[in-house]
Amino acid sequence: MKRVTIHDIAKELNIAFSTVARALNDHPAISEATKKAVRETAKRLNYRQNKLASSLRSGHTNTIGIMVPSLDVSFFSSVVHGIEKIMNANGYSILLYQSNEQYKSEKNGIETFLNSRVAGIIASVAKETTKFDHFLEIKKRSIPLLFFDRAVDELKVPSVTTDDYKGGFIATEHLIKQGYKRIVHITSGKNIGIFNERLRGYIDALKLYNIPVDESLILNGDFSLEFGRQCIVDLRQLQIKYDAVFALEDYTAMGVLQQLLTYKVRVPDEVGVIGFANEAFTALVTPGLSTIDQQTTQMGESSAELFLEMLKSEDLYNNLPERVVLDPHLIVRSSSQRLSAF
Amino acid sequence: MKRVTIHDIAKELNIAFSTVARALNDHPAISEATKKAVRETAKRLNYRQNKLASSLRSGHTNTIGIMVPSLDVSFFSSVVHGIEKIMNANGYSILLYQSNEQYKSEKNGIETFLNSRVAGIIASVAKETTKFDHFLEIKKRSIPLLFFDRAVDELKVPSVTTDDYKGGFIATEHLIKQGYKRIVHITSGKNIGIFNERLRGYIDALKLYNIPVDESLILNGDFSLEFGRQCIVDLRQLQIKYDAVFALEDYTAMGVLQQLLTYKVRVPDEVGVIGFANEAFTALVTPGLSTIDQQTTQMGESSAELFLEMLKSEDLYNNLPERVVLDPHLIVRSSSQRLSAF
DNA sequence: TTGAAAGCGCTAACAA
DNA sequence: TTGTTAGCGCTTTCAA
Repeated sequence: MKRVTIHDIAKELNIAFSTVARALNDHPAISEATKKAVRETAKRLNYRQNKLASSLRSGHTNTIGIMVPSLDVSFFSSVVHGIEKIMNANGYSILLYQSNEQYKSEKNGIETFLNSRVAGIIASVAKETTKFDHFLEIKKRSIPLLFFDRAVDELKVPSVTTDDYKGGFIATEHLIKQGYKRIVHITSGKNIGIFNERLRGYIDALKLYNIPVDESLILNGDFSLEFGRQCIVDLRQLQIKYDAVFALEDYTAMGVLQQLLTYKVRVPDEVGVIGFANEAFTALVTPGLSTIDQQTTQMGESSAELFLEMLKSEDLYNNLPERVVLDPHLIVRSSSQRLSAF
Repeated sequence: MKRVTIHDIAKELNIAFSTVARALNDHPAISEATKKAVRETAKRLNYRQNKLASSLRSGHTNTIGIMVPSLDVSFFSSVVHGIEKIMNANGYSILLYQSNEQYKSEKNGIETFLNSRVAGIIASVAKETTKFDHFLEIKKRSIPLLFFDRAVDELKVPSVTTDDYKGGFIATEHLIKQGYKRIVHITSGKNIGIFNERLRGYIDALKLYNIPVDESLILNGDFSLEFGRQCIVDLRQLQIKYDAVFALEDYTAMGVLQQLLTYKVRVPDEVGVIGFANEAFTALVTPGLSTIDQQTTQMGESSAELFLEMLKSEDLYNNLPERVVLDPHLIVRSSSQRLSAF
């Protein structure tokens, strides 16, 4: 199939190729008659605009880059789902990259984005990343950059995040109100402060309710289902007493839950459990896993909308970056709802 | 930040810009000394190749389009995860589109892919799609097209799918071997034959074990958690007796499970349940949901690998399309494992 | 080993 | 309302 260009259409109609271009772009100066003829011929010849040429010449693309750690985490795929939907509806295409939590991969992806002359980049930072030169370069080139969830504060870039402090607070407060006294918190030093915020919320909630902060109840490490199980095993081995666990995210909480069930510990009667993120599975497991909803739909939509504004704005990085902070919602399910509370 | 081009580098070094281009592309005819100088200057000036220009001139991109129904379904996001990983490692970028199960959206996406001059397209067809003109055009343009999971047989295009017939068969056989006699199957006329294959497997398994095929036990409709619940409600209303349900996919099976639990029906003692797809949540719910694993990782990798071959091949659509059919694996969990079987 | 020159398909300024 | 022309940044042929 031979490539059809505007020149072919022009030849067919005996008009200038620039007229064809204008007609196809619905330029106001072109007569309806010409437009009609052009469109018909285009259709007949099966013409397709070459976006490469158009973008090269005009100097802008309608492609945006999205960088996420992994689509295998439903939180991210869900946000990407939302972003794609809206950007798509606004005429943008999505170039997708997964960092798989690696700095190197993230950097490569960003470079490809830049080489592809994307109109902007939306990113959530990899677990491993501690240097931000690649993100800085985006900014230097005045290309819109927006972080969601895992943002880098020091870069002074717009972001859409959850109020993690509040999330940590309300999760802990909920456990306290259910009568739990010795609340374990699993946290991780990794990753851009969001886990620190959740930890801060946990501590402040305890303080507010005059519950002493016991360092032995704060477990610092990784996050994964496996790590959650391990925490429960460790607590037992160390003979540390506790009656609730607030895990930094749902997979870890699920590991906690599973290991507790393995030990025949009654949840929520003996030990209450709450996670963070409202992953799809939390509503489906038994007992249902209490969690903090991060409004992934809202996050995707807000990200896309804020980003659309950025794409329009002129002096992008001159005024202070806009920070959208979404309200976390407490989702109470069986894993933390003591019957005695009624 | 001014855009740096090969001309700037050439000026800086007092050589021809075409020499710079060759040096950057590691052309064998260029001396090491020149290459070194060019690379250094490029780095110093913060040069980035403009892929648009390069692709426009050379006539090929290293971008491929991936079209999926929705990233909110873990099966798809997981396969995309796998494809992206491998294509990425092979120097390809991913343009992503979600059809959200709509024909119109799918068609639009494919058009954008074509306009963007993607090197090839990997797709899984939308629920709603019954006309395939958009896919046909890809083929007409001799652009590599590969289907995964939801393929369109009549288009004679390479595909990577699960052996759905076998999946349906082993799911049903498993239920039979667990002693279930009146096995409901929920199916859907929608979607490219895969559900028909599962249905065929179901029927043949029943026949093999001399269990009469009862039309009243075959429920044809949609697929969703809600629909699964509805089926159980309907069966009760119609007073149809059954002791097991094989649902066409996991969300539907989950709906079945939930509604059975709502009715206080004991699973798996009174009724056994099995789904299809091995969605992430199936391992985490209680009782664990038996299912058929479709090897998403394998599917992603196989798709990417087969696709890489297609990208290299010359006479793409002249020989018969390669069809990779992956073996489904039976995953037995509590929802279909009768204690009495031990 | 390097340079000169053409041109990929389009947009947009200028001219008619 | 339409045509002419230049040129986006690169690849690639031909010549030196």
